[in-house]
Amino acid sequence: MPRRGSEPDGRLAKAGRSRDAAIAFKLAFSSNVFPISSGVPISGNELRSITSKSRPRSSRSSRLLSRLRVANSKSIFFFCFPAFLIDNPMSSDCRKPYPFDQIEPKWQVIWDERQIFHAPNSGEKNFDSRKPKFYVLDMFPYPSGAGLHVGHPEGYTATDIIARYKRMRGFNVLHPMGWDAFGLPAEQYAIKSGQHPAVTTRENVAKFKSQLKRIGFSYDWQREINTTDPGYFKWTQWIFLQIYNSWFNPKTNKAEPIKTYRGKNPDEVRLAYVADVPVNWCPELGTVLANEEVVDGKSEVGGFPVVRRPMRQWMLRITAFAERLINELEGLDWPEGIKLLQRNWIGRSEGAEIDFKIENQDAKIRVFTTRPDTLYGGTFLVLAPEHSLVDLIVTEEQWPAVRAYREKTARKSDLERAELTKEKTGVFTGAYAVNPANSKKIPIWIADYVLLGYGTGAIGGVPAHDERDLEFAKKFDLPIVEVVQPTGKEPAIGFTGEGIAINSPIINGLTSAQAKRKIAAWLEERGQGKRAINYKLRDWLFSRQRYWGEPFPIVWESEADGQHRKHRALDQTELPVVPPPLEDYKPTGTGEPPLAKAKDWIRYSKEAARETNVMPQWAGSCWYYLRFCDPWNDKRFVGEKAEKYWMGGPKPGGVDLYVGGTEHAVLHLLYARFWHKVLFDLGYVSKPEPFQRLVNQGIILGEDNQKMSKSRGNIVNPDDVIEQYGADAFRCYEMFMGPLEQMKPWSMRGVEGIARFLARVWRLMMSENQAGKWELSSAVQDVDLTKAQQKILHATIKKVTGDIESLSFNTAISQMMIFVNAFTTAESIPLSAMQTFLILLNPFAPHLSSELWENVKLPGQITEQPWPGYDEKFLIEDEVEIVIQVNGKVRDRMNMSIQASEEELKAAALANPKIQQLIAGKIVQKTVIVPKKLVNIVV
RNA sequence: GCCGAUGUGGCGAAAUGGCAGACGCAACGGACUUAAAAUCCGUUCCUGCGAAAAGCGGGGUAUGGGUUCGAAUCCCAUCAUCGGCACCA
Repeated sequence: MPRRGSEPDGRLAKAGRSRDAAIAFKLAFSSNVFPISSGVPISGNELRSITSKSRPRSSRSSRLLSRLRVANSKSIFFFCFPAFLIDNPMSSDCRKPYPFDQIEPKWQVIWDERQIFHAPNSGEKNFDSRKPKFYVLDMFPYPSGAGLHVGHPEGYTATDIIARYKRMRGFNVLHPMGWDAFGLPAEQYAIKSGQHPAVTTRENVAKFKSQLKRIGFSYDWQREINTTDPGYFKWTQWIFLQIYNSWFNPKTNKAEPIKTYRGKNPDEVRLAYVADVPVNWCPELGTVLANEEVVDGKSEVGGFPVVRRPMRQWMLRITAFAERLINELEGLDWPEGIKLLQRNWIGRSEGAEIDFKIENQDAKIRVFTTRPDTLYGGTFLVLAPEHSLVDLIVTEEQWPAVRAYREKTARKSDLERAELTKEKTGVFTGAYAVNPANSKKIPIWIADYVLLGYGTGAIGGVPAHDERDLEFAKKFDLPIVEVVQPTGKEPAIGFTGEGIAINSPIINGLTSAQAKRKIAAWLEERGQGKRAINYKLRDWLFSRQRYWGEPFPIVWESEADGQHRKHRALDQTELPVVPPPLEDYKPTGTGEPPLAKAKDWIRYSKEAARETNVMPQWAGSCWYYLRFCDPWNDKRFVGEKAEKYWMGGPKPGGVDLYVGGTEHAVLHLLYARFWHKVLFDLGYVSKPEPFQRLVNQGIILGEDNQKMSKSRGNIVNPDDVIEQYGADAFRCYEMFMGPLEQMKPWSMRGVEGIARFLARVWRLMMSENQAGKWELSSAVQDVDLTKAQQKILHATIKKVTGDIESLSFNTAISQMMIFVNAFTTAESIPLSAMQTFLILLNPFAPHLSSELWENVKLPGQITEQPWPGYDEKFLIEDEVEIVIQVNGKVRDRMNMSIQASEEELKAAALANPKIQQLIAGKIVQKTVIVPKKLVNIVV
């Protein structure tokens, strides 16, 4: 069945008449409750379930319902032919509020053919260097098989309004779209069907693209990119090489080429390195999962158990940039909440590292603490069970217990380990350490509440002033020593706040802050410790045992001993490294990536084999905003000039507005910032940050106020909405629902309301003649505006302009409704006012406003018009209504001249008979006068 | 447990120190129509006095306090919902 708009020709003519029949056909076939071939009559209930997306009483579906009944009773073969072949005799009553089904495809074709939203780069034809640039970007989607849902176009509509608005304001606007197309679903599908992921991806992209085009977005499609395109991932691999070939120089606080490193082994400091790290291994799926793919200790897909297991993995040294990633948030116009989320994720904490001597051993145990001032209260040490020193220090008699505990811990998942919040567990190692502050002998334990991955993997237990240590000490009967005196009345034991140091000879009487500084200096002098900063952020696990991702541009070469292999980067001329074709995408089950099955591909040379891991899905999205600046470049990941222009400007971030969901608040946005900083340090890009202004759109819930999901059956498909109400109504409704950043439920009735508004705009200028054809209304005339019309027009210009700037699209639409309501009753419709109004409406409803612009035979294209300005003088009235309050309560109002002085206002208010009645016999204590607004009389 | 956001009619919301509920939905009434749809007009927070209408009054923005001439808006506490983090030393 041909979808409307899917064929280049003839779609305008065909679309209208058979539409309802087509809907009926589609509904009937899409529903399993309707046995078409058998011709069994259907019940009203079944019909209602077919059409239950809109309530049965809504006009369109009830008409549909009656049509279905008629068809069903009269001739069952109505459903046996493709509906578009049937010339439905009843289609004459198929009245749309306005002919959006003809207007919208028409303008989409015009925009496409004339390429009017193409933004030329400097040096190209039509590039106007006098205009300022504006880069407005959406988070590009993963083109899933399910197609677009109504959540996607929410942010996309917002950015489209901004893009269209900014063009009219005289900016060169970069507004591109692309596909984040590497990823698990296409690969899973390949495993099931044997269909190559590239094929699935191509199909899904085509579907997404046609859906987006149908909404009328003004993307520059010439700049479309796809992360799975070799012409794109060649440069993803190239950037990886830059990272691999760099190190972080702590002296300059920058990434530098590895050749500037003076140490012996550069492999120790590269920003991309190989390490054995514990990963989320899912035996059932036969693959490693990213942290975000693990929910409550189980795989997000399938709910299979996930275990921690050490594996050899590629890592990126993002932790080197932790400090800058925190500090440089400052200059960005991001929601404070998102900045906070990133800061918390990075988790910087200041403190000290302290060395504890082990009794009868040479080794020392280094612990990290944020409270060095509590050192005197340290009555035991705890090591993470996996800590490497455990083997060394554990005593003979404690060995069996320690080994058993370690085994038990290893078997636990992270979830189980965290679950045991109530009962602390642990085992004494038999060894003792010496507290450097008071030289006391303290026992060394191991416990799973100490994590190997944070700090040094060891802590000094200060039970008096740390909840966890207190719990542990109570359970195992360890001594508790108070060393901080609270300033309030609370008991000292269990007090974790700042107070006054006690029982601590060196720092007694000092505040916690002073004590921290003094004890750190004291330790430093004696070589027993130093100030230190720690981060929760870990290095980025960058390899995946999957097929559908970017292969690493790395080979492993045999060493002289024939045993060990050493990684080496490929030369940039050898890019792209394209994944081999595979028959079988299935995971091997051993943790070896599927690429290992491509034996020929792996063999790079006699001595060297290719890396078989692939990059995670984040890789492609880490730099796509850069590629959009210059997507055709085959010499460089982005041309220098193009990058400078589109990513330039006075602020630290390049993209002027970036809109997307909060789900990427941490990972994508952090990873992209990290890559950008590396490229910046190496001199490849001109700004330290990728995204200047960030806005998160809120989630759209189903009509039942629940999250949209297949299982709940409350998913709204944009195609269905556009089919019924048109793309302009869809766009406007998405914006009218409420504030962009807020979570809000969908309502089909609401869409209807917006469709009515757009139809009123249409009928304001168009009327239907005898023959049922739309023609320009005779009411539209070249007449002067009344004073009231002048005022409302300028108020509308002001409000819509301001609201677009602040992304308050819902109230902008409200104001346009007020405008239309006011003009609906007018006898003649002033052309000049409508001309201005159409420009204001254009970013929201581009098809409708373009068509009306053309119908009124206004000069040029609406998209080329300059944005209107407003004149404050039309907004000011001679008289204003002044509210009179008595003790803050409104008692009356009066009209006063705009020029009335405070004294005049006061006198008029006091003279008001109603007010006089109310204040009779009372003494006026005070009057508050707000010019042009109110008078408040206090008695 | 910690951090953050939010809380206003039957519903989506507006107002960010000055007339609470703009605009839209829904409901009800009216006009047009043979009828329906569509369209247009009107009404709709709660409550007291009045037979009713007009009119006059009281209360109301999660709850309880506070600041202010004046609070949905600012401050404190509590509750609820949503999101993030979660033994991070």
